[in-house]
Amino acid sequence: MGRAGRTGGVTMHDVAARAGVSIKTVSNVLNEYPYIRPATRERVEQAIAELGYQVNLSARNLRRGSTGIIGLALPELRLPYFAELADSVIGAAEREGLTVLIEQTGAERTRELAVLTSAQRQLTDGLLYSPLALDLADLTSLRLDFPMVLLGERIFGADADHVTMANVDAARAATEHLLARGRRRVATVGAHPGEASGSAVLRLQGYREALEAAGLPFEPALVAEAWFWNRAAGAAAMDRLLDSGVGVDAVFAMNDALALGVLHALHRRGVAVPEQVAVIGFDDIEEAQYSAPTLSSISPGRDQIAQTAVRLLRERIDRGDAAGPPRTVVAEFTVVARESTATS
Amino acid sequence: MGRAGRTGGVTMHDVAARAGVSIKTVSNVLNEYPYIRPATRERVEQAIAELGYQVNLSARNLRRGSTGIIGLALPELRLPYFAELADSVIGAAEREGLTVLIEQTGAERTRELAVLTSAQRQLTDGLLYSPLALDLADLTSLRLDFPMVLLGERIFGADADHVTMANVDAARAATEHLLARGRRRVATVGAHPGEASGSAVLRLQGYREALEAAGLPFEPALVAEAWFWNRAAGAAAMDRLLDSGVGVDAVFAMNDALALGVLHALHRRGVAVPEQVAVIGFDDIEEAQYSAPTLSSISPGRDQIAQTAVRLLRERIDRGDAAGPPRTVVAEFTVVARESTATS
DNA sequence: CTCAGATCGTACATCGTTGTATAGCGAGCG
DNA sequence: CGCTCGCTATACAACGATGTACGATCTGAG
Repeated sequence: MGRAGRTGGVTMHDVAARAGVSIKTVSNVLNEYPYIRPATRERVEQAIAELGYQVNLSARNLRRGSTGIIGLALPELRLPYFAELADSVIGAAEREGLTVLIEQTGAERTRELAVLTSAQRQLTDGLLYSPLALDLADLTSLRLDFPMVLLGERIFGADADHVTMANVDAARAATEHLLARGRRRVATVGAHPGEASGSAVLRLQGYREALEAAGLPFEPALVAEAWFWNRAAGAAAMDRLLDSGVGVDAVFAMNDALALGVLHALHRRGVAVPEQVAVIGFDDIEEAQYSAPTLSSISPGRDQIAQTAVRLLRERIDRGDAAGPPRTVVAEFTVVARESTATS
Repeated sequence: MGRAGRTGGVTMHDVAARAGVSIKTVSNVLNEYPYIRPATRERVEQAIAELGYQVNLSARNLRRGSTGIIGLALPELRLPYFAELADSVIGAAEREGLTVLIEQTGAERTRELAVLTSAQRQLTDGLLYSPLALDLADLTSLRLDFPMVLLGERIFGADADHVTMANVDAARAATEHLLARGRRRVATVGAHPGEASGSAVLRLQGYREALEAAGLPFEPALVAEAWFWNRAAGAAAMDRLLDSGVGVDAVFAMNDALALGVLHALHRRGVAVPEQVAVIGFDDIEEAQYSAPTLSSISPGRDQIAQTAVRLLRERIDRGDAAGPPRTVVAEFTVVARESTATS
């Protein structure tokens, strides 16, 4: 095994010897202990510079009992939404002096559970957790004793902080955005029939509410299921909708990847967007600005979510109370109108 | 500060006490030391299960002098190519029993340098490093003493292992793909004029070679510069090309993000792809399969690159020779033809 | 001039694990 | 029957940093 803590293997002892002080004084300099004579500090700092010394983080972590690392568990970086979320989280964590360790769960139940109990977890002061397959029951049965902040809409009511968004409202706003443009045959793509919780359920509800408010009937034939929210599933779902012969003049896709798949299917079949079918997505990933046509979407305020989540987690870590009453923060969303729902 | 190593704070001592053995025996069980009586092993394992014990990784890391973590330094997860690369690397590392710590450099020189010397580095057994801004000189002047594997085409000839691809050949193949379809006014997008090394230089060279081999002149007016290889820059570059009035019937974009920007600009201006302008990209990100039209591209074999890079790094770590002669692996590429370069 | 209180620095124990050295014990062999 | 050897388990000392407790100095007031 390679030696970590390399940097030439210089330890505090070496620095102390060179500066003519005890190792604790070196430690004190590094930790900004106030009572050090400027001259002493000077000498120590010089010795540190000359030797190129760096603290051994493993030793510090062991002694301190914390690592300055937080975990981020998400399904797959391959999915643009999560890549962008990870990007934002890493940025936010950096600003707080924290490092992020990403763990991919592949949205598989067993791996989502494994993240919570793995030895890895143990190298980390807390966890930002974005499950897609777990239930509330899974979580409560585990009696977790580390700081955790939940992300997303899969689990509500758990005994942990939660950063989420107004899913129902946002889905309703997206659907209303289509209705306001005169569309009356609005389909939705991404439903998870039979599921009791999660984004799909909430967004479907928002969709229904919008229809209802507009006095339109809810037609099951206009609801296309798609278990994986990726481009391929979106395209397949749109194909099914078109093949079914049910009339469609607009689509609310439950995320942007699905929406891009929908656009793809429509394009392949020569259906004009937005003239024949308008499309709106959800997440406002960067790609939405560059698709053809550009994709209208719901912007969840990703940076705000990341920043809030990191802040909540850090507070819990600093306060040292993994328990404590759970807090929920609902992030703001905005509807971003682009070509795929243009009027004219 | 929160206590890591939580898991109830159970230590080997507790397990040892419960099993009626010494702590070293517990350690031996955990580390698969061969000489343990089955009955003893049994008791220890039971005690571990009952107490829910997990090794304290900080302590283990300190004692072992290695962490089982490798760093992955890349520009931004926001860029789909790097998100997909990170995904592949995490997967490959997992299969090798390693964990990945991602660090974002934003392609900024100072941050790329910081990664090499930061205390963070120190928590890691080795580094997969994908610089965009650094020079070979920067790297050699640092005299790094940890295992490192370079990714990408920015730096060649450094004293470290390197996984790269046949950039010139691949760019040439991409251009020839366009020429083979009868295009004669082939532009390229993404050039970095004045730069001496890096992907842009190599890919431009491949482009030139293809033109030359086809007996076509190299026209500077057909070379569009784009420093950042993202969608916005691709769109802007395409706009400049169209505005310039120089005739264009095909575009070789130096990566897919640029190509998607190019498609976007063409769509916005009503130019038909591939009828009027054919477009090919580079990287074969997932999005290329779902754009409208779908995007032809060069597939660099991302999984193979990730797997090879992790393997090389792991070998270095295991052998403990950070120095040792540098090895270079050139990954295979393939041309993936899709709608954006279809004939008819 | 003495002594309390503020500054500055040090010795030692400790975080939880693993490497090294070694002790006990039985079996096999001459 | 005694000795060697292979297995099993242990005690002890690290790994490199930091918290605690306590000396050593210096200052200024009485």
